[in-house]
Amino acid sequence: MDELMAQRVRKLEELRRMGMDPFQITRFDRTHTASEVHRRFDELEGKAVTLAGRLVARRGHGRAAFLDLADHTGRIQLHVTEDRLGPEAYGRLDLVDLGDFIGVSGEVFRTRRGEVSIAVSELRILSKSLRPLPEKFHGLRDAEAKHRRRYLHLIAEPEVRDLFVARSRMITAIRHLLDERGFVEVETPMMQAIHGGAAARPFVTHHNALDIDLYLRIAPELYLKRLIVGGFDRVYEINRNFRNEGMDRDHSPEFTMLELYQSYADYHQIMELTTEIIRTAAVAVSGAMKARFAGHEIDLGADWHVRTMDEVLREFAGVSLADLSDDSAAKAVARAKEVDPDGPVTVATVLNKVFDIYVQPNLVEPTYVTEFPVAVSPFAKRKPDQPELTERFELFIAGQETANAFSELNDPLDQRARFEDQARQRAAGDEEAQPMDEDFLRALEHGMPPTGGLGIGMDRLFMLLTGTESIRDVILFPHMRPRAEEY
RNA sequence: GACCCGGUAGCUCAGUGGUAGAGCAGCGGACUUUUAAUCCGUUGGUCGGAGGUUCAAGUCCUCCCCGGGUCACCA
Repeated sequence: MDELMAQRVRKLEELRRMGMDPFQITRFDRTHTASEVHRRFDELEGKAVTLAGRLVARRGHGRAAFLDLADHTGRIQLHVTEDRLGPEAYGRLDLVDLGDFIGVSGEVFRTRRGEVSIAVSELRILSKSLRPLPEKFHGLRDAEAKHRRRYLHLIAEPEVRDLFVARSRMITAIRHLLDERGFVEVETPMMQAIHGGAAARPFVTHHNALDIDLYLRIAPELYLKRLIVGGFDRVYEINRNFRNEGMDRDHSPEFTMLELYQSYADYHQIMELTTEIIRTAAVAVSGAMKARFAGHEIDLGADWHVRTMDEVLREFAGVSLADLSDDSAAKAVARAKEVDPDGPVTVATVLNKVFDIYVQPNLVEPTYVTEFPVAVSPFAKRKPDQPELTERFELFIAGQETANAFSELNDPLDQRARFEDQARQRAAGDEEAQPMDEDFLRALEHGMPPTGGLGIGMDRLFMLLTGTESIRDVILFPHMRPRAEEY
């Protein structure tokens, strides 16, 4: 390693001696990109173009050579000859290494073998690469290296960059859709004194000036609803949530969430909006209303199913909500279905477990599951005719939970009772039960209009739309345990 | 957290107890239409770390570190 770097440093020093220090260059004006030259060859043939990029391959032939230049759009072949550059400039190519950034000017032509190329008349080294790049043919195979050194992964596999561009396009398309619908994008606290809005353990940090502990948010929900109280009609936020849980193929400690709240809308209207958001996202990603995941190909253009929690429980688990009337009934169900919730055995934990194991994997075509019990829905409004159930849905596609929404509970007295119930579950050992939030209750006490709310995990949605099996592959810099050599 | 698999040259990988290897990259040389260019020569290694067994350890044993997978936990 030291030797390979030392060789390159020597070449850099040689360039500096000749007054051609590549690191002094601040600007280089390009006329075209690599893909433009390919696409518009017919009109560019014989014309002069100027491009810049990274040198990624070299095939020498004595007094001539072929170089491959890669920019953000693709690759283009360069043809350099001693005749055209002159012996001095041609000799200087010895100081250029694979990985260096170069700028070239020359005429567009096509080689005998049909390769669109540039006959280089001028070449400048724009920046030097002091470390060797991964091998050209096999690229970077080591999954650890791909995630730890994403810059190398991106160099070795340009398709990876395309994937992240698609992710960006997806989120932009969702923003446009929501902006068109009168939603206002807002930013609410990432650091919160009380963490609420979801069931998860938080990260804790410390504010020195205030000398208080703060939690990284597990959800923005309770702040976004305060904005509805304050008079915003429709708000959304697309940003990071943090959850201090295990990491695996579909859990990252920080992940990107869309949450939106729409005044005077119920969960049926939110359902329609959800379908629209996901179809819009799909088109932005692939140009088609398609999702693929875990071997499933899903047509998002077909009708989506709507089924109640009770229906799907009966069909796939042979259990009805009536069988889960209280905690002792839940214990019996847990025994009968051989599920073993970690921690306390309650209606909430048994229902979650039975659903996860027996029901969820069967929900392959887009399916809205509605009417969740109050016990698992601390912020959802009750159904007027069945007060033990809520106006809530979750959307499942390819067995993956894709969205969660409800008519928001705006009755402050009921909300206080739900918090108190959560406090009891917390006391019973459920670390993820909601902590009481007096200020949020106070906001509701001032009055919140009827409101529909929605959450969609952006990472998982993107995985679903692209068939990506690991969340680490849709996050540019996934968290990893630091290695000593990185300090 | 448990179990399984992996960690050898810059990169991709061989090497199951007896002198650490190959391809690519690099370096030197030949070559003015190649594209995984070709041909000749050649440099490069704390074999993830620490102990142990053995005359001898990349290889066997123990512990540890890092990653991947499965399960558990979790939206």
